[in-house]
Amino acid sequence: MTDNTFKVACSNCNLRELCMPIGLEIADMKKLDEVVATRRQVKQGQRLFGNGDAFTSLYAIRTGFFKTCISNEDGREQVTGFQMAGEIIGLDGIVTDQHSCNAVALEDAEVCVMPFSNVEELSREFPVLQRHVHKVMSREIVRENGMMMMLGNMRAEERLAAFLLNLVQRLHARGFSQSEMILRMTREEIGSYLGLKLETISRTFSKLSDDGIIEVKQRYVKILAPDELKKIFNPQSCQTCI
Amino acid sequence: MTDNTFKVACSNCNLRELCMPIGLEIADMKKLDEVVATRRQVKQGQRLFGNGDAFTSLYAIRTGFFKTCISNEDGREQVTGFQMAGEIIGLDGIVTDQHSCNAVALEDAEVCVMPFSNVEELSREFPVLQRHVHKVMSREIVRENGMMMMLGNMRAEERLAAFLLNLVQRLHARGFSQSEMILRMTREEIGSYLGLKLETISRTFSKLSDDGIIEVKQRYVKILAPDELKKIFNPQSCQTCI
DNA sequence: CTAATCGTTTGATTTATATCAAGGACTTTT
DNA sequence: AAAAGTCCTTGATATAAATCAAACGATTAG
Repeated sequence: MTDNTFKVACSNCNLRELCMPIGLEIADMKKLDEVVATRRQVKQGQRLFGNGDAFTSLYAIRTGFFKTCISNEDGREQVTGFQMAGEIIGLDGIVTDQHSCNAVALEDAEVCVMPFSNVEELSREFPVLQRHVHKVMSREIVRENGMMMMLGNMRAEERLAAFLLNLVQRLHARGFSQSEMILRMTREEIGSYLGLKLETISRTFSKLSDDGIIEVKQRYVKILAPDELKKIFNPQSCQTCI
Repeated sequence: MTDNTFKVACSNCNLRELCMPIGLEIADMKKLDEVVATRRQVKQGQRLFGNGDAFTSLYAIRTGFFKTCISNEDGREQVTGFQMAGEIIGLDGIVTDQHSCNAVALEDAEVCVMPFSNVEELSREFPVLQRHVHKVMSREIVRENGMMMMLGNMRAEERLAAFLLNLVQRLHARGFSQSEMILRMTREEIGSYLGLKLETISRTFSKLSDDGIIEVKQRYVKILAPDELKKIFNPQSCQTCI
């Protein structure tokens, strides 16, 4: 623990704008450092937690990239999300005190372990943290509402367009390019997330590439015509089109 | 307000086991009555709240039946849930202080209005309420994870079987039959929720009926062979099958 | 350096569900 | 009681995506 004392401090973490409430006083920030107990490394392919595991903590991703997925009794798997630095995972465990999904690192990762008892205790003391926790959970609910719209109503091309736009936007918010990215997941994982088969993902990538909208080379994707992509996702909302 | 004072009290509401934390002291229960400000009637077809409305309150359903839905810019609608007595709606509004979905009464309804500031204030005072709020939100996240599995991986018959089993189970928990029910929603609304067209819902009802698994007469549905229905939803988990 | 493995692409074919269309059943209005 | 409207059912056909199959490319192991 001693050698972690310096490292495990939200107050001097460069991701605090993503994980933590904004506009905190320095003094309050120092007190909120207590929310994080330790850090934990997760190697690529390893689970941070799995279905059935006792729920004790939420996790804030410091580095790396995760997928969360659930699997049926008959083996079918559904990826329910992809998470990157600054995002919180583990919320599924609160309701039953057991996790109901698996969180798997898609690249070597480090997370801040936030024992949920700490979160709740500090939330009672700091209304701004309380509100923040509520917003994080509400955001996840709204995201999943949007996924239901995707899965229930959209065609393959629309789903993939939405997926790429969302991913690049989140990466851009973290200081990366707004047009280029390296995918951390396989075609099969994208397909699972979008309710499609890997062949359909591959074909749809090829189609978007043939249309000159994106450039794809394996895991590398460059968005050449962002407005075209937005038009596919949502014909109405594109400003640059007639 | 005066004539509401008696009525608006969780401590003598017969739904409190559904809405409220369990195992409360009488004294605490009385204090938690403050979470509900007023009640509100919603006529069939009316909105309790809509996309873009300012978020102020959560709502606990006292009587009646709701759907929540989101709609695309290009008019496509996705039903994101059906809610009945004792369930909480409005959580989508927390993250942006605006609602992102519409909540529509499918039959005349009454809700308890819980200003979110009251919820947060009392949550800081009563850890048991705080935990309860967290569980309600987590439950919604887990439910939507399950919906993603349905929409991404399951066939029409499996989706409808899961839908019927879920509905009858929730009704049974409220003291209704565990085999019969009157649907409050149209085929089109079921279809929207399950990512299918109304004709497919109708055909699948007919198929299940022909197979002797359910009896359907318009909105009336009786489950004749619950184990068969479970087997369709999930072949592995059915205990009574080989 | 070669073999093996894993992930990806592409083609041919199948299939589940959507779409189009018509009629039927129940409910509400006149 | 007739008319109109809504919701539901069923049939015929179309279609998007799944499935089956093969080959290719990139990475890892021997």
